[in-house]
Amino acid sequence: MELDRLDRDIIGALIEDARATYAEIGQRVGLSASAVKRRVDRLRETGAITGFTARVQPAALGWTTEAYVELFCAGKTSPAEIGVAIARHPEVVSACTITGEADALLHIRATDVRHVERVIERLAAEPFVVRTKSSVVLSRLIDAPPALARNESASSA
Amino acid sequence: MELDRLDRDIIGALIEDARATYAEIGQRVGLSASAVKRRVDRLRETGAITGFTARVQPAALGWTTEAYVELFCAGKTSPAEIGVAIARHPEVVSACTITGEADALLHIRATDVRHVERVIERLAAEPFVVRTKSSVVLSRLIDAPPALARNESASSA
DNA sequence: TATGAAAGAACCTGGCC
DNA sequence: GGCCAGGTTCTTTCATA
Repeated sequence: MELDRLDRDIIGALIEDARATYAEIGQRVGLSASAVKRRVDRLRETGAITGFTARVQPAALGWTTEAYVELFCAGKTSPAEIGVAIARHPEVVSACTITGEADALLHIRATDVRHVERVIERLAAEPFVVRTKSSVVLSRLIDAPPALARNESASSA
Repeated sequence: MELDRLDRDIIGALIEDARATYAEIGQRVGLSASAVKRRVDRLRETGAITGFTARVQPAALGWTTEAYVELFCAGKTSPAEIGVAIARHPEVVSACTITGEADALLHIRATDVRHVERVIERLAAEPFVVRTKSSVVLSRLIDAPPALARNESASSA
């Protein structure tokens, strides 16, 4: 589906503040409130916008430690198999298969370093996992609210 | 600051749907709409909730490729220095310093593999960057809306 | 200190042009 | 896409425990 300038601007506004009123968004992009609502409804129907979520300071909820874990898997392990298995570990907040030596890269959040250790042990115990290699996060530099609205500036750079 | 059961439930509801009405949230957590609003206001003031954002399908906006880039930096490069420098690259959606061989791990989103290549070149051109090592994402397995509401289940595992 | 109820203002939503 | 009207939600105030 095709997104025009207005759609991108509306998405940008909603990424910045998902609870902004249609009138506020409309003022910003140059549209009436009802026109904005119609577009937002359409963007949700087509799947461009998948939902709205609160941005939370993980530390405030007790998740003070994060780590990245590389998974080295047995010969013919499928991505689907990995996905199903790691979905059972609630500490895994993000995961993907990647090119390079490792097969998958996992991002985990835990309450402390000991907790990280337990999670890695649990992951390593998965039958298809041959080896893991992990890095604990020292300090977070960037955690962007997906700034996907600056498509032009990015591709013209 | 201290968060009780109700605060966690409210945050959980807002993570699932940031545009839920206070009445809806109240029904779910067992509180009146006005009580929910007061708590949400307080959670925002104290910084537990940092904002509300739209969840977007990056591909719908043209960001079809993502990669992770490890940065190996010159002797005494400070995290702050790295942070300032990479913030100038809009394709970097997340970044942190880490333990292990590399100094920093960056998550980047781009329009295609060629774009990834250009971003890596630009990053490698930063004066403090000695070497980079990158992995292109093959398939995303998990991209959790920070499921930070299941604190108990996680720490009791 | 925190809650529920209530009222006016603001906002959403759908129909119509 | 804009305008409008009826219904809903927000926000503040007040009384209460």
